[in-house]
Amino acid sequence: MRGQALKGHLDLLLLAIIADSPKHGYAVIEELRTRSEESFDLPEGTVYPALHRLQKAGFLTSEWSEVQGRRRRTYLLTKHGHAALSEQRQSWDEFSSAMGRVLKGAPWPSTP
Amino acid sequence: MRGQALKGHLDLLLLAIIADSPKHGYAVIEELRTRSEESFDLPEGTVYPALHRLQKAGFLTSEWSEVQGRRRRTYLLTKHGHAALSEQRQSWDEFSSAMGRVLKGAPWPSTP
DNA sequence: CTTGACACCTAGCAATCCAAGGTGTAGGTT
DNA sequence: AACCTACACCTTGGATTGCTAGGTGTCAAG
Repeated sequence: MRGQALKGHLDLLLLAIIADSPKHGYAVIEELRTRSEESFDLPEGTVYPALHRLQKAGFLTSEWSEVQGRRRRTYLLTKHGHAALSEQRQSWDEFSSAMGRVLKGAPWPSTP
Repeated sequence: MRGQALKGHLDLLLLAIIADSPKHGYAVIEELRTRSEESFDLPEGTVYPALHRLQKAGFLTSEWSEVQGRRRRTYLLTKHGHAALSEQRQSWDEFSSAMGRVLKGAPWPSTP
């Protein structure tokens, strides 16, 4: 249940999943759905272009293979991809903790 | 240090800050900077249009005033604004914990 | 032979953030 | 007098992004 609104952090998700083990697009979508416990149920039109973008940026490479008559494009991280991953992990941590600080509320108008 | 990339969650931040106490745009920017400990240093071109958007959506109302020769537009939450805030808080929680689950890594490939 | 899961793709829209410009006041410095 | 900085508001236009909506094709089950 739920779907949209993972604004801007998609790259991090994709890099993290593929870093754990190389995967093809369709499998990435499934993994994202199961790991997030159904929170992230991304349409193909979101994921495929994003993978292309990441490859074009030099973070992923891909290999074509054929499994039971279906062609697959399997992605894996480059060295730059690993660097980008740890960088984006870090900036996610900073971002989410900053969100936490803001959402917690003003400290001083109610301080006695 | 740092600035860009708070993708999509700006509305929540603005609603949360104004909910705590009504503020004008410039003050919102300052509050955002201090609460986040410099993580969020948003340009006016980001914040002002967002406030207009939120008002147009019925989440905020505004009042003009003049303080020492400077005109201010002070925003405060409507009933819908409060509803939107708690809704968006909730979906942020869900979002960030889903991010956490995904980033934590696959549970089964290393399970003995 | 149709449906559904698997597996890939693209074009084009809508939204969002931001850079870059603009206006004007008040208070200080030179 | 001229200038700068902080305060305080605004808009236009570009780039990026996520998704809708379409398309292709295979294989297995009904």
